[in-house]
Amino acid sequence: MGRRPKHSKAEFQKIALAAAQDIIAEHGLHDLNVRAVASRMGVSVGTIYNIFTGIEELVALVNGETLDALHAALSRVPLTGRPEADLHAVLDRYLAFVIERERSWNLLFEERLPGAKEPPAWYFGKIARLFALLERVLAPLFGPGREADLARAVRLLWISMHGVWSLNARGQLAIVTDDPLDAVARDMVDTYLAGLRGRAAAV
Amino acid sequence: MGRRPKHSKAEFQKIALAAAQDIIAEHGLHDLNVRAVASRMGVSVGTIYNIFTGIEELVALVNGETLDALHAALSRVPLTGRPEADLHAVLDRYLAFVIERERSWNLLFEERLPGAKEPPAWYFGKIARLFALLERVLAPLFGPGREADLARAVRLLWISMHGVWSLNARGQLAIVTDDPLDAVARDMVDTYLAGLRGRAAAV
DNA sequence: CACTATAATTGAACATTGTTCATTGAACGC
DNA sequence: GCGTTCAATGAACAATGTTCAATTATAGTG
Repeated sequence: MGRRPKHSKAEFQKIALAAAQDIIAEHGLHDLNVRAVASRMGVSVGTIYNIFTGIEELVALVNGETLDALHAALSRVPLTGRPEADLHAVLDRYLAFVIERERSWNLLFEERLPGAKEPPAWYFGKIARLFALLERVLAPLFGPGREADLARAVRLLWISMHGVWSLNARGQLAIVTDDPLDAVARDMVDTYLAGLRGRAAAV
Repeated sequence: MGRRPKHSKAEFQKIALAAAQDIIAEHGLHDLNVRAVASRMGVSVGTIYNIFTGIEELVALVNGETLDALHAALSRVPLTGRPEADLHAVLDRYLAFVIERERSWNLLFEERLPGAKEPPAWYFGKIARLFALLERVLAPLFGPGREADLARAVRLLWISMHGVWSLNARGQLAIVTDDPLDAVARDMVDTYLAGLRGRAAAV
């Protein structure tokens, strides 16, 4: 047989992931690129392409960790069963997370390459887990047999918040409003909750 | 004195703008770059930098035209004074616009360069004009003396819709929901309207 | 131990962007 | 004509992602 790899592919990916996180923490998203990661790992650029199909895959892994960390943070929020209170509590934790890990959070909203490929399947799973968490919070607003409405409502909320995050990530939130990030987010959640109540009552 | 320019700067910018629009229409956003624009104009890349400070400025001009066209389209919607009906009518026109001019519309949500500079002042003006239009639609929901609430409500709506557009622009809307663009947009507007009614009633 | 086959690793090179700037040459005043 | 000026040029640079022939370290073999 041939030359043995120093590390398995999975080990190497972990090392690369750590290197990427370090770069983001120390220098920001701007300096996250193939050469920087390779150099910090002490390997050549070619090795990165031995481990990953391309930079997108590494970015996806970093984003995966971010989604995991978010899910973990939100999971720790104690729920009372009252949707309004719970959603506000979750939002507060959410906001703290976004502010605390601003850089890696914003990586979620960066498009690194023009040829946008679909993220890997496990990526959807992590997002689905966040949806599930929100569904648990909002479930009391929806009676049994209305799971489809619940699912749609959660996704609407997610999309709205995506608007907030993505504008904020590009520093464009200030173009639209003078309110700070947290005020906008809270306002949005409040309007949204009022809307759910209203539409639920109407149905 | 010295050599006379063939076209004034403003004329040149118009020509460049037309070239950019042609490229977008024929080949898509992906192929919009300095060399393509220069080549289509029959000038060298250097000339582009004589006219613009960089590609961002040209992109901003294209986006300016898009915002103008959107405003013109929405202005043509006849208003009845009933916020729900009017907002739905505006949304329909909005959706038609987004679908019809998909490519240039999506340029609004592309970040071309890492060093994100603030857009020029006139850009804000065009967005403000759209806000004003929406404020006119929603004004009846807010009594006099509640202009601040009205302004904030319009901006919330805008940010929510931004979430829809920006996910859609990156082909990521399907990751979040199975519903098509127009269904999501309509659903969002409905929830939002219900929320406004609810919060207005509460205040 | 020497040798070879094998496969991981390398890094120079390519492609594609945006951007700069010394050079060129056309048009104007004299 | 002629020199001056300055728009126009395009080669060159920088920074990315990506490829792949060459290298090299290791495992197996005699």
